[in-house]
Amino acid sequence: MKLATWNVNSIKIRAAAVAEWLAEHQPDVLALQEIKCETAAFVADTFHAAGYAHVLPIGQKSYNGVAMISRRPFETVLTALPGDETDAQARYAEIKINGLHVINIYAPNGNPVDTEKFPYKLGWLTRLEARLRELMRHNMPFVVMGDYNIIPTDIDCYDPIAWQGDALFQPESRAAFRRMVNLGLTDAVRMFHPRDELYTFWDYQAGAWQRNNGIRIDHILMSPAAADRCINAGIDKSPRGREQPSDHVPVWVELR
DNA sequence: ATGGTTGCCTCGCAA
Repeated sequence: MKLATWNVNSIKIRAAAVAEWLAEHQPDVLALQEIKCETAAFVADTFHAAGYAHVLPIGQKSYNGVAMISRRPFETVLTALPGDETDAQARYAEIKINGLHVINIYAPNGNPVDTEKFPYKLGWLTRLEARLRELMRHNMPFVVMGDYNIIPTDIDCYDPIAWQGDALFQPESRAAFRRMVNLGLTDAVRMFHPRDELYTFWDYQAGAWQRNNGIRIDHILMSPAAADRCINAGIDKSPRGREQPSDHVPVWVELR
């Protein structure tokens, strides 16, 4: 079973690129972030044609938005992150397929750190941790994949000094990531590439891609039972070099 | 280098 995640930065602009990637890599489930459209505006036809009959878009106007694309049917478990009924931002989807909970997240960016955006980010991550705790407590196997907007360690960015002061690099953000890992979760990519210089995002500005000035902020965390089934994981950086790319690239994991 | 680029569909915001 192959699972993948990709922040596409607008599905309207990137639908053809996503369909192309699906045809090349044939994941069972693809989790998208930043679809940047309302739920009803999500055009599923392109994915149906590519062999993905089952989609779950969770959108809002202009910003954010996540979607699940699957070859096979799934059960929808949650369409919002629990813990705050007033939070209307489309950042969370949880489905169940073959007994496995597959969670799609678009964590808040949190910049600038001296605004209300940063505490919103930290609060959102605390709510995510609570949900994962709940799944652990019930011994439910799960995978959490998406844009965490967190650079977990110094080796996950090209230039740590340049990221000082950024919400993605703050000690509180990293601590939130560590708390989730410390529940007993495994970082799928680091399982197979423990010290490699690997990135999932390169800014559109200042020739970041050409200079490989990237950061690793898209992650796949696995519960113990899911990690036991994990046979490979990686990052496909090739889409970043194509025409009109997203600033993020796909991350994938294979479970037996 | 307080710059630079992309996508939203605004007369800037978010990333």
